[in-house]
Amino acid sequence: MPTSPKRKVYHGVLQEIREFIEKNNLLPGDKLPSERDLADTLQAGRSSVREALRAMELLGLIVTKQGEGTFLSNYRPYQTVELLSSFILQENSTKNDLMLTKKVLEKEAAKLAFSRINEEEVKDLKLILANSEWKQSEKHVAFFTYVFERTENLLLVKIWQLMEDFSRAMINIYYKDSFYRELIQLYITRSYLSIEALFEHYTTSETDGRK
Amino acid sequence: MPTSPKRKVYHGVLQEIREFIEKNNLLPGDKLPSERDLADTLQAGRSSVREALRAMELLGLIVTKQGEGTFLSNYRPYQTVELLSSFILQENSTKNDLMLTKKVLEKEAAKLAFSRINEEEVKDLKLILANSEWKQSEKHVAFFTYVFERTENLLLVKIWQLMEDFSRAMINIYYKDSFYRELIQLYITRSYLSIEALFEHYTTSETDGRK
DNA sequence: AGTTAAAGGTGGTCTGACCACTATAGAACG
DNA sequence: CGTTCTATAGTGGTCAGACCACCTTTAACT
Repeated sequence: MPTSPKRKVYHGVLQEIREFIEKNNLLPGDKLPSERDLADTLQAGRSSVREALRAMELLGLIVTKQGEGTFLSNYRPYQTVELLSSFILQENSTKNDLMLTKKVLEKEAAKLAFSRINEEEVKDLKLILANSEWKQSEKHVAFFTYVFERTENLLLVKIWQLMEDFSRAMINIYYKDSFYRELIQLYITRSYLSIEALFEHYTTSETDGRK
Repeated sequence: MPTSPKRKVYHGVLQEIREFIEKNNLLPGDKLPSERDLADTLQAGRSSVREALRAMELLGLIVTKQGEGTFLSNYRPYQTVELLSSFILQENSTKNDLMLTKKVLEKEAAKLAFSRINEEEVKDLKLILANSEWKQSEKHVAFFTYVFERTENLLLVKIWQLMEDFSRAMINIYYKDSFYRELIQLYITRSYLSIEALFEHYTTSETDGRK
């Protein structure tokens, strides 16, 4: 029996839209034809067109505004990463994996922020720690949220936030109080190389396989 | 005027499916409820359910077989990558975020694998490098896939794979040939502390993503 | 018991019908 | 003339129902 490919309609629609964008040289912000137009032009049902568009929207390739239309968007993988990560996180993470991965990200963020953080911002970090209104776990989140923002790496921020959200559902993870103070101290004394050691010192536990 | 969030139905369906998977502890290969069942259970139209499923399919999270059903898949985002690569506008900021995040993960994996890797496995790494059938970029993937498996941290593996797939859609990233050799050497000589320096040395300034 | 045909379940697709929202043309007003 | 308001048309959002193609299961037949 000849196994014809038999691609689904929405795949074809996807391809057509792609070609349309290329042919008309559409740029982010430009408007796509309406769903009804596309369905008519491509000789497909509107529902099939929508399946393709919805998938594109979920990936962040387009944005839709009710009553206005569908617009090409400036693609960034962050949205996709966020979506996929949410599945990855729920499906296979053990507590240990999660804690260790989170630690790794926090450590690297601390190092990346090193060269980008100034005295004024170090003061902000101190203020976070001094805020007695917050619980320890809240301080941890606020502290590292600030640090991660300094890395100027939106992708890193997104991944960490997801893991933070997820881990909070299972357990509150934070370091000893002195840890944060010492990290600030390293920022002040410009001791980049000690950051790695600081993390190792405060987190060597059963989760870390290294000997 | 109260601006209600007004999330679209297919977003809700997506979340419900995610929760269903978690609650029932579904594993790759397991069957999801039929589209009609889902529509009925979630009180949504079948077309809305399909929009969510189609998006998941495009992401490679599920596979659908006509006449049989919808099944949870072992996440392999190749299809996504292929699709996205034709839409992606290569933004430098995005690329930099990706490359840096990937590097961080690879470095930490290399360190985590340190204590878990034995002589036999070091030999395997050498074999990967020696395989002349592969392109450099393929060697990179094979090499680090092996390293990541040694970390015994499934979450780390998944996140790295995600980064790897995305970066591959934009640009092939790998290190100089000598980098891999030197890393192996560090495994042999048990020089844990030099791993960090090795990565810093080979990845300072611009990243080399040559073909 | 083995084979075959019918029935039911599932995804794939289309159509038509509403709804909610937005932009716009044209009427009404000052 | 210009402004404001309003009816209308266009757009995405959603649903229900109807087929089709395909697969599995069941039942009937030999």
